[in-house]
Amino acid sequence: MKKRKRSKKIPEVRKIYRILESSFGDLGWWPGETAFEVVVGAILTQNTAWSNVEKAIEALKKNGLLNIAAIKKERPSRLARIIRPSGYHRMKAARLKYVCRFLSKECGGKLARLKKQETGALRKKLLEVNGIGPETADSILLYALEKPVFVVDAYTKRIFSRHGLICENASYDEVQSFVSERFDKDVRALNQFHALLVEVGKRFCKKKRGLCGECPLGVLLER
DNA sequence: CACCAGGCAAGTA
DNA sequence: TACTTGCATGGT
Repeated sequence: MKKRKRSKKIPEVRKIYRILESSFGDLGWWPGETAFEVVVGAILTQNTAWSNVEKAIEALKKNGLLNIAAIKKERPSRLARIIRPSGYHRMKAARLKYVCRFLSKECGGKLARLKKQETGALRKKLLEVNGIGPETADSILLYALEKPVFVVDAYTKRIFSRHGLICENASYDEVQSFVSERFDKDVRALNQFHALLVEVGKRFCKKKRGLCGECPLGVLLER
């Protein structure tokens, strides 16, 4: 009696990925011309629509502030005013400064050098920075530093719990482990997967009501 | 008008 | 450990 019981079965997680991939195709996620721009976006998009983040990043560019040295030097109130469209602007201005200080200290502002660090150790350091929580840390690791990490967000939790794969009050780390153990450690696929989950979540898995007949996953019931 | 967005930190019990 | 609250703008 071997314990091979479900060896042929495709794990639900991969199945979800395939369905989403075939419905939405390649989303080419996280627009950003440089790794640093991705880091900035990761901070600015906290609990904020990406369309608002774009305005803030454009404003930073226009003012020559999309680099570490300039952000460190800029007056907090002016930095906040420039990123205002992204919401929580006073807080995020401070967070940008914390991140820049960290980057200077950790790698002299050279993100290519940061990439060489071991993922687990780096994640721990990122989490020590005020303003960087688990999702922001993982977004930076995956999208800016190209580390094979699965990023969990509110949609991910909602989708997996409504499909009965995790319990709805699972912690960040629990959700991440669940998926990581059932999915490829591949940067491109992980990038796509998070993007796909957000995309399908935006369309069919809102907070209050979830139903939409057109959802490719088909199972996003009303609660 | 209500509700939401690619969260996090700090405070309280 | 497990809640609660403040942070803020722009879109539907």
